[in-house]
Amino acid sequence: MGAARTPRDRWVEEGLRALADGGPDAVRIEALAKRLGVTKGGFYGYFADRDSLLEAMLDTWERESTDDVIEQVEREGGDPRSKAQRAGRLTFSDDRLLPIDLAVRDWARRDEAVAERLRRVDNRRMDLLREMFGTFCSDPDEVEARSLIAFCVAIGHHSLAADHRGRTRAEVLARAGDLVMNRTRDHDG
Amino acid sequence: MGAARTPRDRWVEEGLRALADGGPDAVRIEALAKRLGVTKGGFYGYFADRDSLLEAMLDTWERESTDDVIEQVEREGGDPRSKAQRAGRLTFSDDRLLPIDLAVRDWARRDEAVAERLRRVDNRRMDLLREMFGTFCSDPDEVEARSLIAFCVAIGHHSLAADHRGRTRAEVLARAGDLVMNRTRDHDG
DNA sequence: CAACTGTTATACGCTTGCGTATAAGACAAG
DNA sequence: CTTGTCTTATACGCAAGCGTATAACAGTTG
Repeated sequence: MGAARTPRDRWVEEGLRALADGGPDAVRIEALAKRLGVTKGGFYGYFADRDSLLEAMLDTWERESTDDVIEQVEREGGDPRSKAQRAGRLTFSDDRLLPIDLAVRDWARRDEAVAERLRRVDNRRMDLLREMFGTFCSDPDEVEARSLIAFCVAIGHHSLAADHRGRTRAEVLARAGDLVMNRTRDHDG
Repeated sequence: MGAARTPRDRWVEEGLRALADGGPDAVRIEALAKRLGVTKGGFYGYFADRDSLLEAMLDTWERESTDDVIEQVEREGGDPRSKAQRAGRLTFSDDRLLPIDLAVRDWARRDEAVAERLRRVDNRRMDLLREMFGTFCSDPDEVEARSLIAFCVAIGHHSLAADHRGRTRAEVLARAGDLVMNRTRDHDG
């Protein structure tokens, strides 16, 4: 039995890198093979065709973005606030997962099956945010609104190109985080 | 002098539609020609090559997204709040401009020249938000944070796939708008 | 070492898309 | 109606990229 120099997982991994760098159109089999130092010869032993690789990539991304992150967060425990913050860091501050996430988000606008996967992932992430805001906010409508704001800032600031008049993005984000996290005395004071 | 059935602007317009639908990779000259009911024969009379069309598309988008919108907003006048809201509607509720905006935003992550254009556009939009929040918020750091939040929600909610437990997206957005617009008594009360 | 099995390289046909060259067509001017 | 000019159609060469077929290769097993 000949040993596989380039197992199935490496094609998926390199495919995800290409997706992050250039979107789904950049996932080209011959280009991946070149980066892996082989030809496309072995590819079709693992995958029926290019679409089959894209499916496998999405499977991997969905698992890493939900089960893997949530398992890690639950294992370390803590209050809802630190759990949500840790989950956010694991996905949106990760050099590997963040660019994939942004690419999938754009992809989902053009592919209904991808949109459905993203919906599952985002719903699980929103649950963490709802739990967190629920600890200090009694109005469920406001919990939902704050969760939406937090999520939109977390993903949206990466596609916002504006400057901040001498401030760094991190500084403005920190202040924005304070605003979203603090209870407003209008509703709960 | 033969009359042009397919003037330069129509190529740009159809290119922007393709960009909105499928990203920059979907802007294919022969595909545009097919949609315009001609062949690519006339294309190279207006543009040196494909990149030249992409440049022209970005020129048009940048002008329509800034000068055209701001001119229209200033012409109708009003207080900063209604001006910012009108500008937001003109760009982010426009069936034509919104998908182009989202596509350009993704494109900018991979092309530095596009990122530079987007930076110019976003800076002008942020100026409108700063002006608005400045009318009822004295702390410039907080003005910046609220402007960031408002912008991120405006663009980010389009790529958020989550549901809202019986609420519509519009309802949650309305409540989020209230939260961002209302002064917090912590700082100004 | 010999045979077997799974992996990879190479070569092929096919399609799509870019950019060019050239011919055909349309319209205005004279 | 003829000429000239601008626009469009058609045909070509070229390069990528997909999927297939076949041959070479490398371990494993006996």
